[in-house]
Amino acid sequence: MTVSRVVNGDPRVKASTRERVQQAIEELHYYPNAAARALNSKRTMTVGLILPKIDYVLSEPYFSQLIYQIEQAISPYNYDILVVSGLHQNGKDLTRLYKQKKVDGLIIVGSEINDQRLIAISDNRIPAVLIHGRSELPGLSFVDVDNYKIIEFFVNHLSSLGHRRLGFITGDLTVVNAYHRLQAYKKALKDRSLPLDKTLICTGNWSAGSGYDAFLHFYGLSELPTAVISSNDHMAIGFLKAANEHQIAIPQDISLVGIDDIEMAQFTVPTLTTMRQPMEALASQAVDFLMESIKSEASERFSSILEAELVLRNSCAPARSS
Amino acid sequence: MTVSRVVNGDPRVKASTRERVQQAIEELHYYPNAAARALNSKRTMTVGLILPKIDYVLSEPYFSQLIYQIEQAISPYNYDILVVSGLHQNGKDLTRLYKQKKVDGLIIVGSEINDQRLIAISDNRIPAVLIHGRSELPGLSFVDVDNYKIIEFFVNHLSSLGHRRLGFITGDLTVVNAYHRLQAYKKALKDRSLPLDKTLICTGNWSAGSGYDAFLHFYGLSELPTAVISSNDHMAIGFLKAANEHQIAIPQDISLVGIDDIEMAQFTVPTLTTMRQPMEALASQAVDFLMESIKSEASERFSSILEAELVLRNSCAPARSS
DNA sequence: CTGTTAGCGCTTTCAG
DNA sequence: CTGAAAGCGCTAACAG
Repeated sequence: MTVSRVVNGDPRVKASTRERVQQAIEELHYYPNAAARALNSKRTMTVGLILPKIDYVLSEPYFSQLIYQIEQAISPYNYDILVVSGLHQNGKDLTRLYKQKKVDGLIIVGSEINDQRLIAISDNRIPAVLIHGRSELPGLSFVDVDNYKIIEFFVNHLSSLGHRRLGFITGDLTVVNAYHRLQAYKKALKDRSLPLDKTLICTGNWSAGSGYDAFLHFYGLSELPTAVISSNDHMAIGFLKAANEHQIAIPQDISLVGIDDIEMAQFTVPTLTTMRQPMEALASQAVDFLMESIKSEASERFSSILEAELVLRNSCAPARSS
Repeated sequence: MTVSRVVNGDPRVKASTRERVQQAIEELHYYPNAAARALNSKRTMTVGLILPKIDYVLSEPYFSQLIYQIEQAISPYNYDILVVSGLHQNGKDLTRLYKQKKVDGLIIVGSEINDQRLIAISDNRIPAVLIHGRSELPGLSFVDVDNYKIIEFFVNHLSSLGHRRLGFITGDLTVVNAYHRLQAYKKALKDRSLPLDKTLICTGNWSAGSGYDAFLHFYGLSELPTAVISSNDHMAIGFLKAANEHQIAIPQDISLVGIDDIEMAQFTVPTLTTMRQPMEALASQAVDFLMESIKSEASERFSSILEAELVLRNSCAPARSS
C-alpha cells in the first residue's frame, strides 16, 4: 500500500496523495499494527526496563523518578517501556523479553556484583545499558555516578570540620554501587591518613529500617562516631529517627550526610546534607546509548560517569573541640 | 508445526514427541516470537499501565509500590506491563497503545474528574480498569478505596478526642480521589453537626511542599485549628516540617493525620497516624478485573471498593480543655 | 510516483 | 496424533 509509505514518511509519494491518505488516517483513527510491523521490520519500538531484584527498591521514590525520567527521555524516539522487576521468575532470564522479540533492548538498573544474568545478555548480543552499574562485558554499556568522588568529598568535608571518627553505613553490598561506596570510604580514610575502625562500618541494605538499626549499632559502641556517612538518604532518615529517640542531637552530637537527594531530605529535621544524583542526565544518557546500540548492529560499548551535585543543608556541624 | 502445539499445551501430542520437542526448546533456548503470536492470536500478553498526568506523582513512593504490586499480580498470567506516564503527548490519546495492538488492555491510575480520555476508551470498547477512580461509562471497571469511610473515621476519631476546629488539606482537586475526600470531610462535619469553616479548608496538590504551605495558611489564621486531616501522608510530612519550624508542637498543639501509610510515616517525629491503602488488594483486584474483561468479549463492568486500615501512631492527642 | 508480490513466525483449519 | 495450507498486517524489493 501507498499508506505504508505515508506512515513511514517515504518521500516517494505525491503531495496530494499523501494529503488524502493523511486525512483518511485521521478520520479512521488508524494506527499501524505494531505486531505486524515488528514481525518483519525486526523493530518492536519497545525497550525493557529491568528493576533491581531487591524488593524494597520500589518503596524508594528514587526508582519511580528514574522510570519517569527514562520514559521522558525515550518518548521522542517513539519507544515505549516495558517494566519488569528483577525480583520474580522472569527476572531470572533477562534474555526472555528480547528473545521473544518483545523489546529491542534493555535498560538494567542497579545490577549486582558479578551478575550472572549479564553474561547471557552479552553472549546473546542484546543491546543493553546499565544504570548504576559497571561491566567490562562486550556490548554492555553503562552510565553511572562517580561514587568515589561523592564519598571522597564527604570525607574531606567532614574531616575539615574536625571530625575524625567517621561512621559509614553501607547499602546492600551485593549491589555494585554499595560496594563502590564502601571501597571509596576506605580509600578516602587512607588518603587522609585517618584510622580505619571496622566497628564504624555498619552494613545496611538501603532501607530506612536498616539506617535505624545502624544508629543502634553505633549507639552500642563505647564511643560514638562524631559524623556518619550514609550510603543513601533513606537510611539517613532512619538514622535520624533513631538518634532522635535516643536524645542524640543531629548535627550537634553527630553530623550526618546522605546520598540521592530524595524529596524527603528537605523535610527532615534537621534537613539533610546530601548529594543529588544527576537523574535526568543518567536517564537520557542511558537512553541515548541504548538507541545507539540498537541502531548499529556492531556491539559497541558506551559508558559515562557523571558527577553528583552537593546539596548543603543542616545536618552537619563542626566537631566539638575535645 | 507440532512445536506450536507443545508450546501451547495442546493435549493432542504424543507424550514422547512432546518430550523431544521440550528438550529441543531447552537446548536451543527457543522462545516463541511474541510479535508473530500477537499478529494472529490477537493477544499481545501485555497491558498498559497509565500513570497520572501530574508530574510529581512519580516522586511519590506510592506509585512505585503500585507498579510493583501490579507487576506481581499480573505475572502469573504471563503478562508484561508497558508503563506510560499520562503526562506527555502519548497520554493524550490513551487509545493509541491499544489500537496499535501493543496491549490487550489498560490499567489507569488516579484518573481525573470528567476525564475525557476515558470516553474514548469506553467508546472503543477497550478493556480497562481504573485504580483510584470511578466511572459509570460502559465497559470501564474500577477499584477504589472507600474515601468516605476514611475521612468519616478521622472526623469521628478527632472529634471524640475533643477537637472541634478540624482543618483539612485537600489533594489536587482535579483528581477524583481528592475531590471525594473533600466531600467526605464536609459531609462528616455536617453529620456530627460541627461548623463548617471555609478558612479551615486548604487546597493542596498532594506534594509535601503544598502541605508545608497549608501549615502557613493555618498559621496565618486568627485561631489555629486544633487538629488537621491531610489528604495524604506526603502533605502531612510537609505540614509537620513547617509546624516544627514555627514551634507548633504536634500533637500537643495540633493533632495531625494522613492517608496512605507511606514508609516515611513511620520515620517522622512524631510518627504519623494514617490509613493504610490496601495496595496489594487494589492491584490484584484490578488485574483480575482486567483479565476478565480481556477474556470475555462482552464489555462487562466490574468494580469494588476496598477498606483502608487504620494505623494508629503518635500524631494525635486529646484537645486541650479550653 | 504507485501497485504487486512475497514473506516475517506464528496459529488456526483441514487433511492425512 | 501429526503435517500442510492459508493468512494475521505490515514492509522490502521489484515492476509498471
